[in-house]
Amino acid sequence: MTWNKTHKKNTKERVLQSAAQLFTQEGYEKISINQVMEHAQLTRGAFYAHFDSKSDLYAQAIKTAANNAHQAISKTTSDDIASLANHYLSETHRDKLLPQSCPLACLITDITQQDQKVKSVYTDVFKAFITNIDKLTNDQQRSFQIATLMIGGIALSKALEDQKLSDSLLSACQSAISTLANINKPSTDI
Amino acid sequence: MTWNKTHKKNTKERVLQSAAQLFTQEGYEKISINQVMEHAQLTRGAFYAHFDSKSDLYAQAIKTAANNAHQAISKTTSDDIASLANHYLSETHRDKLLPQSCPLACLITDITQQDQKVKSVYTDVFKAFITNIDKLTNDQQRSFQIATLMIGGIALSKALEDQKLSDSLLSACQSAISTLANINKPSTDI
DNA sequence: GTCTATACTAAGATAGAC
DNA sequence: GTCTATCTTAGTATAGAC
Repeated sequence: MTWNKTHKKNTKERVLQSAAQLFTQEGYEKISINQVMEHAQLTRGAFYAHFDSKSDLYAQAIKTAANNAHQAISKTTSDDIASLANHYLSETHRDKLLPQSCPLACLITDITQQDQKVKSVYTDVFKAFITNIDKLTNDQQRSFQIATLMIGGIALSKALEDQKLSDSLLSACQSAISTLANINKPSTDI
Repeated sequence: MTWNKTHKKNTKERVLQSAAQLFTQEGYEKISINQVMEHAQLTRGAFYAHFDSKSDLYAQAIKTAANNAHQAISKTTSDDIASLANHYLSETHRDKLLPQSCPLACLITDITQQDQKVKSVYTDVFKAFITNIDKLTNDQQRSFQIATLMIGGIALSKALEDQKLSDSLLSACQSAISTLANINKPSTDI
């Protein structure tokens, strides 16, 4: 790859990292192209050399954010479902202190209002999320249930103002996941 | 009450109903004051006779939307938790076909980005939601778990583009709620 | 590829007539 | 209390220099 191409790719990656972080924290509408570019230490005008539109950036940024979140949680957790859920449903994750929060949780509602392309990326990210849980449960229905408790639990806990309430919710979700994971599957074995 | 006061109250109520519906369907940023007023068959200028700001309207509209949703589901469901969950986690609710969708689900992410007052209303609505479930479960932790599966389930199912996937998710959540509701509580009885 | 400058649009909020 | 008209801000997107 020529120097120019490498340079362009690096710049684009920097913009994507900025966008991933800002969008997951603040949502699509609250963040302007200007903010993203400034965060990446560029000016507004340079934006359209890399992306077609704000929406285009959003779609790509969601993928980036998902990769970041996946890598972050992969490092800390072992290979059982309870441990995964406990790390995901943590107060740190709720309080935005993690540099890389999960876009599935932070952007649930946002997505409903976006165009097809964005929805499609979100759906793909969710499928990948389910696939990972499936490896631990070997039961797709359980995986859906656990995923909903994880994603919904963090999303709700972020929205609630009452911290005690929010804490109780997080721990209730952790407990539900343990419970569900330990129930024997209905006799689908052959 | 004088005619003027009654008239004003009616007008405000009409605006609130419009706002409740539009905001729950499209979110805070996607809906302008203009759209709300036009939907209520008024003009923009009349807005500030009733509300301090768009954010003020939003806070009050969430309460209105919650009342509507509560009344709607109260009519259709009986007094057991599985029936409630099945009505809530329905394809109709997901597909926006209900005139009155649940703001807790439709606006989860939206809320995180709003001011204190809005968050506070959302938290109150959530508490009322939990209280209602509590009447059926008599177990607060179970209620949190079930609420998360309901709210998170609808929110996720709305965001997913793949209908088959979304259908499976809804039914998985219904099933999880039945399972959790039927497990004997840990020995907290005296 | 990145910059500065600018066109264009939308929306929140206010003023003043009726 | 509701209207029309207007102010102001902010943000997407484009044009053109380097």
